[in-house]
Amino acid sequence: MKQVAALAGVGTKTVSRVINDEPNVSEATAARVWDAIRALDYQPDLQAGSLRRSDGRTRTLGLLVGSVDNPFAGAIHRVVEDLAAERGMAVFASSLDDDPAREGSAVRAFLQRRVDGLILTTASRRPDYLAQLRERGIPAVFVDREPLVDGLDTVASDNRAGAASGVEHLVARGHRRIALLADRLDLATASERQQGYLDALAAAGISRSDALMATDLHDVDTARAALERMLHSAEPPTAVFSAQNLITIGALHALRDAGCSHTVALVGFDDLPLADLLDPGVTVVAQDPQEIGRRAAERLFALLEGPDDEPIRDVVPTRLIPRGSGEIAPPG
Amino acid sequence: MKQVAALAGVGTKTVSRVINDEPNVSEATAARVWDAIRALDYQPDLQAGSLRRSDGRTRTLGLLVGSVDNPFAGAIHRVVEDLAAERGMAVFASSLDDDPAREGSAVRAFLQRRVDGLILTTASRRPDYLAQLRERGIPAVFVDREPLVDGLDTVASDNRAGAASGVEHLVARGHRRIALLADRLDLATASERQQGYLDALAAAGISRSDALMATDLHDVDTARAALERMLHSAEPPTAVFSAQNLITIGALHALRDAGCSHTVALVGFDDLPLADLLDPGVTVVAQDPQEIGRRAAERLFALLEGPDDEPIRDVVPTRLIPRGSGEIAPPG
DNA sequence: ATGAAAGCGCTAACAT
DNA sequence: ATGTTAGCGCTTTCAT
Repeated sequence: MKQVAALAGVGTKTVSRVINDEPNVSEATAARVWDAIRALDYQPDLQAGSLRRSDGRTRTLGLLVGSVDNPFAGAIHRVVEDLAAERGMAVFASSLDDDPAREGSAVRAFLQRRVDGLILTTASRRPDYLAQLRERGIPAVFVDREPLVDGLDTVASDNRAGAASGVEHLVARGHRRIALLADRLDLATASERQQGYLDALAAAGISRSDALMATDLHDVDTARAALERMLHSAEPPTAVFSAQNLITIGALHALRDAGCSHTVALVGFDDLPLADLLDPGVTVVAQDPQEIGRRAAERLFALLEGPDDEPIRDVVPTRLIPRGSGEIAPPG
Repeated sequence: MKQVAALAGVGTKTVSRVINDEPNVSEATAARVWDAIRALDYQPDLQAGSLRRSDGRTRTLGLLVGSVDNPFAGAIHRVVEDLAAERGMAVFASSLDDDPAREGSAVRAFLQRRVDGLILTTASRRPDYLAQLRERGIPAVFVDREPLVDGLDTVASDNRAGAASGVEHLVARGHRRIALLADRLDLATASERQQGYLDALAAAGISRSDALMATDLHDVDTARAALERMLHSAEPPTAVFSAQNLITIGALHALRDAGCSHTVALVGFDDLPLADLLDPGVTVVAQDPQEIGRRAAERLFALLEGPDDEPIRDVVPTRLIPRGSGEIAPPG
């Protein structure tokens, strides 16, 4: 910056004024400064600026998602990136892997880099960094999973009602032996979706059966193995509700390998790419990751601007998309 | 930091020494400093440090991909993130959208934040920011697409040979009317894959037909429409080679809608999630995004450490995965 | 083994 | 309309 000032024959503060287009610079000097900037390929150091700037903003934001290579997370990330870019903000992205330790170190890494705000998916239900965020006045919006702490801003799917709607869909076709394949129940989403499953069973007067509930599944292979076991049991399910996208993929493999794709019904929570091209098409309870990302980002920007009004708890509805697999009737 | 120093009854430099575990601090003082750090929830400001640090490192890196919600990009991103985290580096991720303007502003945003290094997918074949990177000594590794500039470090799939192998696979089944569905030819990957297609036709003594080549496709819908037109033409293809993942999805839709999934062969470049669960399974020329990401990241770290040796041009082989769609024989 | 002073690139506050 | 001085939170250099 000093070089630019020297070349333009002005003081550094004037350069600063030009860059941030503050008032009180004559057009002529501004032009000379811009010339110097171009001549030297000068690019201001945003970090150095934020060090002294009164608001301390770094124009940077941290995004923590399940995994950056999960399609649900990718969709959220993309929306957040676009909205951030409109405001000149860059985004740090990290993967959580549903590991509280990893979650902690990712948040720490964000804070050490002085992000202005955070959009976080959590594994821990009572994250230990909340006090620190509050102290430092760093706004955070929680997405996808709602921590068990009051007063937080959250945006998430209506997991319980969505799951219930998926199971009701199967009940309406006459199914009574409906399996549940779910993730680790310590995760908010998994337990809420299990609740929805139980709600729908109860509403239909179907008693729950532990043999039909496989939980603590966490990837394609464990889900596949769990459903395989059930299908080969004495009383196999006539329908399956899988409560997460990777688990649905595992279920699809198990059904196909057992030759049951057209006889055992399947509804999955969260949409999959290509789900409509499979045979049968995969009926899903679709979330709207773009909408979740959009609302979370806009809420975060509002928190960055304005005064701290009431925290929001934004529930994004899900949508059941019938494509074939969920409309298979029970045998007999 | 001053507060920590005060609380521990030491100078700020000693705190600095403790944090960066530099030598010449007695165990006793170190312990006192750590206590103070914990008591105050102190987290050092990495940016402020880098401002003064001799190497100027921010422990930050910029990653530019096609789009963060594309599975190929997601896989690269994930590997890069993991390797970066091992070294205490955080990653800024941006989407390119194959738009040179967006590419430019993303790189500018990275530079203004003083990233230590870059991993870039480009849309422009001669990026205009290269001189600036060189001047500032910021190492960059180009992934997926190779710019038309010498002396750059690149890691990419063997697009030409990979595409040729996919087309040869169809030729070997007896196909002679093989369609090409490709992306914008100004993108390195698209033109290289087209070359591979042409190589394979030439090797088989098949003359090229413009009616069977659709290029400048850029998303699912344009690809689908292009193939639909071909399928309804006087001399429809008996096989299709689609040169990119989104285009393959479009092709799958067109084939299914026309009822040709089991009669017209298809080989796609780049793998798709669930490709193995479709009927028929989608034969693909699979890339290895994890390996591409790994090599790019490791190259970048080497550049950050070591002296500037020769640039590398790393070609990652592709692998043909037969799953059914590519093994359909021509009629008659 | 420790600390004081200077300075990284920038902006705030106050001159002029 | 412009420049000067101080200082953001840290690390360097150089004393002690």
